Amino acid sequence: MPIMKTKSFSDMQCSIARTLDLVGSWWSLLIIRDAMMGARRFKHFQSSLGIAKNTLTSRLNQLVEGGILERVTAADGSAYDEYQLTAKGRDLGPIIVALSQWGDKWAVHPDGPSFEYFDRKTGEDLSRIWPRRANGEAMELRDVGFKPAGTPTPKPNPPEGRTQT
Amino acid sequence: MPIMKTKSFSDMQCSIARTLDLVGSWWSLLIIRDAMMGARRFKHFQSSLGIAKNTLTSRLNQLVEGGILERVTAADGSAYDEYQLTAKGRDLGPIIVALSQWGDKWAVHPDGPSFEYFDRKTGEDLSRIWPRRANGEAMELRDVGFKPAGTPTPKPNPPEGRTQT
DNA sequence: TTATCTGGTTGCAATATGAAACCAGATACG
DNA sequence: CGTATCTGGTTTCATATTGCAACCAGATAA
Repeated sequence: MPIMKTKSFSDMQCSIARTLDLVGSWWSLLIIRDAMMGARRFKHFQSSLGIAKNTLTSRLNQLVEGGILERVTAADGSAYDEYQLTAKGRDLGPIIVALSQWGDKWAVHPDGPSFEYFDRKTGEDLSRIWPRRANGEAMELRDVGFKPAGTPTPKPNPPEGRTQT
Repeated sequence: MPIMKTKSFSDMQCSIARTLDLVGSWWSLLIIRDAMMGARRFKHFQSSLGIAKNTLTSRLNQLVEGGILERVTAADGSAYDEYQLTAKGRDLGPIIVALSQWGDKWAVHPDGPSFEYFDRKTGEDLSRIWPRRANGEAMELRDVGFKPAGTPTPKPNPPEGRTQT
């Protein structure tokens, strides 16, 4: 038994819970952040994060098992394997950026944010990650509705939402 | 000392770490999800999540301290307080939706997702939460660049990224 | 060939979590 | 009223997770 949490979210049907089951451990998303920023080897993660080595071993194995990372033989000929994001892992990019943007707004460090995002094509800033309609128009949060899967969508365009401002 | 984690992310400068310090505990984001779906009282959270009561007490207090939730006297005249999302908490909506969409794609339950999102104005589905340029155009993930804050933006439009597909 | 680095593993101590029992005030019921 | 139940906790105990430090084998470096 590689990793046995007290209580797992993996049997819940909710996609949020199932996602957190894969990446919701304390260090997981920071490991993924580092991987997105180019970290590939054990020592990179360890020195960047200051995480205990046994915990890092655990988290890396869990992420590999979860299909977020994969172990590959080093490209530079080293005998040590490297950890590489899979397509599944790379697809977490928007979540990483969204977490970062939220922190920039609501939990910023006295010295300001430590890094920024930009568009490699143009060098410009990104817009805020935000729910949008199919046509790309940004939505107001109060317009984002939730419903149990398979149920009919409630009548559109209610005169006024009861959501507080 | 209300809550004392073994190791806190709150002194890190990284906005992702600082965000996770507030909402990265095991149950926090599921509590926030429930709050977004209308849960307001202790018993709602507890029965919906199956979380131990002492842990729920801890998490709720932590979220209140973090400014994500606030305790308000019940609107319906009950003597029991209710927990309500603050503006800061509501602003996590895009992250919740992004986690859910990722799970829908990569970690879906055999019975399918448990709920769906829609636009209250039109009843239509949302598009995928995704990084976009200032003009609203969706980006490819490989075009999302990271750089240390304050440093100059690397030369735009590199002929070909080395990012693997 | 010896010293150091890398990627771990193995205790051990501290902390967090879950389950269940317990409790005081609020509410419901007759 | 007066009792029974509900709500929102707290306390206690057992277990699980995490960090720290020591240790270790194979790879690398000099």
